[in-house]
Amino acid sequence: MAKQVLVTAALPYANGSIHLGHLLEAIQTDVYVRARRLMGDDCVFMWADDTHGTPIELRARREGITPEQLIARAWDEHRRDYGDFDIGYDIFHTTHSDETREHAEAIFAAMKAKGDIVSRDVEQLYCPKDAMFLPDRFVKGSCPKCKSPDQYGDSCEVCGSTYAPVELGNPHCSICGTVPELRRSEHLFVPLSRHEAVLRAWLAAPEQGGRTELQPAVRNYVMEWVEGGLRDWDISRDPPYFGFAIPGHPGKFFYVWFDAPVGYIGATQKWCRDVGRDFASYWRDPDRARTELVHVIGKDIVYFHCLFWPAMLQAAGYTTPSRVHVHGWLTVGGEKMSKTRGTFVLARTYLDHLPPDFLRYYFAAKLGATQEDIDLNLDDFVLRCNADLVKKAANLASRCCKFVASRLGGTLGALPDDAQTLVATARARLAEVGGHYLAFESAKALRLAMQIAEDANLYVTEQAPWKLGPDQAERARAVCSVGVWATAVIAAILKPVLPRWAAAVERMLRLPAPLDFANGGAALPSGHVIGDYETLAEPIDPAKVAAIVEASKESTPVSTSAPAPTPAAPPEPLQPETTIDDFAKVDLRVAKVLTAAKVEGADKLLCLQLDLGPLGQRTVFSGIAKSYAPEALVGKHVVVYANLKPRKMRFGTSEGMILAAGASDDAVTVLELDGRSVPGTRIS
RNA sequence: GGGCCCAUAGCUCAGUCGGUCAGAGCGGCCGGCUCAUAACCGGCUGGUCCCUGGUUCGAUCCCAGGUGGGCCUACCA
Repeated sequence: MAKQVLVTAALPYANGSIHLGHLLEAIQTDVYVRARRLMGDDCVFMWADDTHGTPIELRARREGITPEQLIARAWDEHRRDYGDFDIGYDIFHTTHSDETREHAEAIFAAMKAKGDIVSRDVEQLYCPKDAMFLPDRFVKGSCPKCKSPDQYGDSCEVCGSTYAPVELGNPHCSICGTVPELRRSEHLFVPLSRHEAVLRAWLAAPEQGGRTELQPAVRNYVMEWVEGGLRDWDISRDPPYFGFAIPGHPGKFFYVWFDAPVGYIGATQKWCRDVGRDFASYWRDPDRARTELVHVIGKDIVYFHCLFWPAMLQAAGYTTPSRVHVHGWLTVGGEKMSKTRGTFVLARTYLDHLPPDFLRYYFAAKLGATQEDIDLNLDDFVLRCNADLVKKAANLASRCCKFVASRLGGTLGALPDDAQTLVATARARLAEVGGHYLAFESAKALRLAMQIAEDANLYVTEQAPWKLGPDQAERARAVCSVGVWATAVIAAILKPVLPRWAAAVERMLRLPAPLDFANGGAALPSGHVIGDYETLAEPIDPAKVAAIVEASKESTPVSTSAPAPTPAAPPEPLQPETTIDDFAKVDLRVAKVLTAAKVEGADKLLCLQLDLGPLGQRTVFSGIAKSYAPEALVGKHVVVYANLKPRKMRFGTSEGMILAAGASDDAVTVLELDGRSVPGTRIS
């Protein structure tokens, strides 16, 4: 009896584009869902955009469009990006929908009826100019502890301390700069402590009778909060706020985190209506008699999914999650994704250069069940994909299928006796993969596939069918049939990760039925005729990866990826001490880059036309061509040494010098001022 | 400030309830082969298992402290 399984991935926020970090989760979830389907489970993937909240409101305002227009644009883009990565969701809905509203209101009403909603006044910073209460992130000021200026309202990025926005020194609205005032407002709260018993039961470890699958680290983490005492959760916001109005509370809106997870429910509701499935059996099954509910999330939102969410669902009589699977973050080159380094790669940018399969494989080959961060090492990415997929697996298929086609009439034979060990081992491995996928251990599953490829390649090489004479054609046929058979087994294992690959193998081997884990190990009948070889994967050209990085750079240092940290060059000794008078001789000015162009015949030089405001324009040559594309400099406000004696160069006269820092020619950073600076202004 | 997680060969990772546990794949080097997508096969190379103490007959694995990285710290999404 197939289980009814509902899987979700976190809802991407409609405020931005899909990037590689989103894809890590999407791919992990998709692989899980596809694997469960291959195991015969009735598994659906319910998904949506998360659309509400202050950032959406403000972004739309800034762009001069309505929030609805903004989220519609994101919705199209998100679905296209995920679709092109072969993410096989059943529905990609939106939290800004009647279905989500319906259930958010239902949950709220149920909680209110049980006394789970209370109200009280809150004092918050309010910007009179923008006419809105300011979320923590929208207030800036100096840190109350270390006095660092320009810190957000919740925590200091310099000293790490946390505090309330009202504690900030010299606070100002980060949108318009106005000094905010303190205002009172009524807010609605969920007293979470009322749900402590329910949460403890939901969080209980299996050995204590718990029935929620959580990674031990996650369980412990959440339990800390429970032990520390559950506080009330503020679920209302004041306008202007893009979201759902709270029924019975005029002028109040649901906090985005109240309705965001309800988007899982809304999506299911919509899908059930569209395809005629029974909604209640999914979400109105508090005992989970019929449904398994699995959420895949990043480690940043554990709090919402393992505390508020089960409490809400339980209180309102909905199905509670049977499993919350938490993954780590994606890093690129061992560091957080960075726009300047070009490692903040959008899904679309990747797709412009490479097929989705490689990224799907690489992520799946590194993902296990822990919350460790996953690193996308670009060199390793190329090496790993090429070695595993191309050299090992695709080549096995290629050499065997082509041999059978070109010399043996395309007809397979029976698997020979001397391959029985190999066959038995491969079947045992295939029998393991379902369990690995079910445990989110795709790395282990894929390793098994590669081991089969290694064994099969070795077997074929040792038996060397190409050395056999015409009288031994049947032996050659038998040997190659092992390779062809292994190709099918491998494709079955790869199928959740590389559906295109599996489909190609099914076609070219003319398999009688789509591959799955149960039938993948079956031998093809002797006499079975296979089709023409289809190319399963082409090697990645490292230049493509470099192009992705290049295209992802916002302010374009041209240098290659991770700018090889030059092994500790000896520090440059300080110059002799000077007085401020010496400094005064150096006249530094703000300059705006009007044009920039490579200099013909020079490797390192760019010719810049600078605007010094009232001081007119200057032509300056700068040796930064290896670090900056010319077009990346245009419009920037830079620092120019303006009273430097003009210098005749082979390519023209340079009337000044741009200030920049860098250990080598290809790792230069130009000093840059932000747009508020005025060209021509003296820098002191 | 508090808490949690991680740290093993050049790279990506396994592993040890403490006792041949120092491993795999990739890379590199050497050799073989030629059916195959310069692919495939073999051999070799390669690590103070982050550091310092402690417990123990014995620690990479347990404990304490430290260093480095990641995350959380509840009205940020």
